Amino acid sequence: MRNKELSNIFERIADALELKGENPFKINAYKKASRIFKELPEDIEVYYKNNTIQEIKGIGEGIAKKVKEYIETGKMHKYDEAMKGIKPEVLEMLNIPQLGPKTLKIFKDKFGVRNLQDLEIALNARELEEFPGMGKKKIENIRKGIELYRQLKGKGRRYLIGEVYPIVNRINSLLKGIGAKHRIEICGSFRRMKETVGDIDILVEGEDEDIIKKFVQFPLFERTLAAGKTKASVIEDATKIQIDLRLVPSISFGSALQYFTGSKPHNMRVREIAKSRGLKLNEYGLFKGEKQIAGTNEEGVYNALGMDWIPPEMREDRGEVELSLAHKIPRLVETSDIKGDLHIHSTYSDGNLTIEEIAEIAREMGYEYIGISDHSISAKYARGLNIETLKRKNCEIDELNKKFKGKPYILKSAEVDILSNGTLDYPDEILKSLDIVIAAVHQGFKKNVTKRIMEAMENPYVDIIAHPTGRLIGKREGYDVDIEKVINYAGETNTILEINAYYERLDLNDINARIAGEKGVMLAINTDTHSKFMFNNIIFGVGIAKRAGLVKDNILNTYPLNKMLKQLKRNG
DNA sequence: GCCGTTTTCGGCCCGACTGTTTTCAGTCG
Repeated sequence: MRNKELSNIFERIADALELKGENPFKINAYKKASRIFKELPEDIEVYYKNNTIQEIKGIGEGIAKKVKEYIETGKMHKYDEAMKGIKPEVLEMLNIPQLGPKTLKIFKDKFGVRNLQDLEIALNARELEEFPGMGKKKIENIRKGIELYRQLKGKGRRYLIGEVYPIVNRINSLLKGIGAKHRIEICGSFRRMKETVGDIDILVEGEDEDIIKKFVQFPLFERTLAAGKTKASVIEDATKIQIDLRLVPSISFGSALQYFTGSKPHNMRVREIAKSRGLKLNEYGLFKGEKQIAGTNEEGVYNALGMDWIPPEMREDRGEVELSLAHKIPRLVETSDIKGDLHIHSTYSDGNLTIEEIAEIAREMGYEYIGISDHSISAKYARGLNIETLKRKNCEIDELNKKFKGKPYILKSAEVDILSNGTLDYPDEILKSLDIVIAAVHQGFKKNVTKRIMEAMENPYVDIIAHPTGRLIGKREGYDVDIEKVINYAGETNTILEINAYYERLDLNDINARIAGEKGVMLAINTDTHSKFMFNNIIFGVGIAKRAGLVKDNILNTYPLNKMLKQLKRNG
């Protein structure tokens, strides 16, 4: 799979050309190519073999040729040419906030800056201020940018959506406290439920500039980057995440929401459509000449373009624009469709809630059923259950089921390890005695993982594979696993794959979940809960499912209890 | 470099904020 390599190469070409002051549209074409290869679900070599590289939208003759060259020779002439005279350290400096390609070029060409140390020296040079366009404040802003860059490892730093969630809640209530009475919406990648978020974009309906003034005074901010009449940018103290707030009049709120939700590629497509119909779309509305024809709400904007409203999670230019034009946007799965959580740990292993406490929380949440899936023998680090303890636990579940009278119904389950040697951590007769079994890799991440998972799927009592790739976002790459093979084999063996909703996992991710859905593989959205507050992580898993374009029927735990159990291969 | 129900050439999304300007360039999203 060389998709990622190609994505990186084209990104660096784009950066290098930017520094050289090339035609911005050409640069954009390379950036677009970089994104396309990053998100392409299929291996580029398949396109190469079928001679269909150029059929990918956004890839034309020029880039197709370069891709071919790279696949055949392992080199790309254009890349070498673009990088000529540019050190990687210089490209890296493009990640410094307030320092764009134009300014960096000046430092590079006029001051011989080749790395961050050089840059800091140059910033102190007396003759700098005499340069046209270089003033005291600009220099100071670049200094601040460097400071921020050091703290954040560059503006490319992204935050887990689950980390950002509490900050967003806090700001939301603070805004209500200062009299933001009308619509308040968080847009951007947060609204699209991306697994990571680069910054927080907030829209507030209204025209009272006092809101901006009060907003920048919130105690949780470290500094204000900008504050004008309609827009403010601040840095949050604890995380250093940037938060942008925009004040938008009612008449434009829908178009602003559409605009600031993105994604950028999605918006560009929608604007193209507007333009092709002789209309103009911006954050203030949809216009025919001078006349505004939509903008107070999002639906109105899409409808006026002959499109159906598109759920934010789908807005990545991955085919949703076409679906919308054809009025074929599906009704995606919602958190309210979830009837139970099938991956929960109790105090029997490494959870910190008793089964009874779990059942009470589940009842409050309105769940119909829960699966208590504690770890198996070999998971020593997580106090995995031996067979005797597992039996005792099952007796307790029987008792509690009498007590709770099926509200919720408690399922006997286990998260059973797929051992390094490929066998399962409990014998078949134990697996058979449970209601539902989840199998997972927790050891031997590089040892025949694909084969081991496939063997586990052959077991008639393995119903679900938990976190199938094992990645931890920003922390761990994941198993050495051929996930496409696993997805295909799940289809053949009628095994369910998990979308693990814990925000550090989100595994399967959106792209793999989409592939699974397209192949008719059933998925289960589970939280892997270990403590009370983790139940709420279900929203992140549902977000991934929506990003994958999945509907209720794709998701095992949207079915009522009996129908859900019938989906399991042990019962089919 | 990509792309085409106005085009195979001439467009390419569009605006806010800042700073250094006196009409605009750079950066950002």
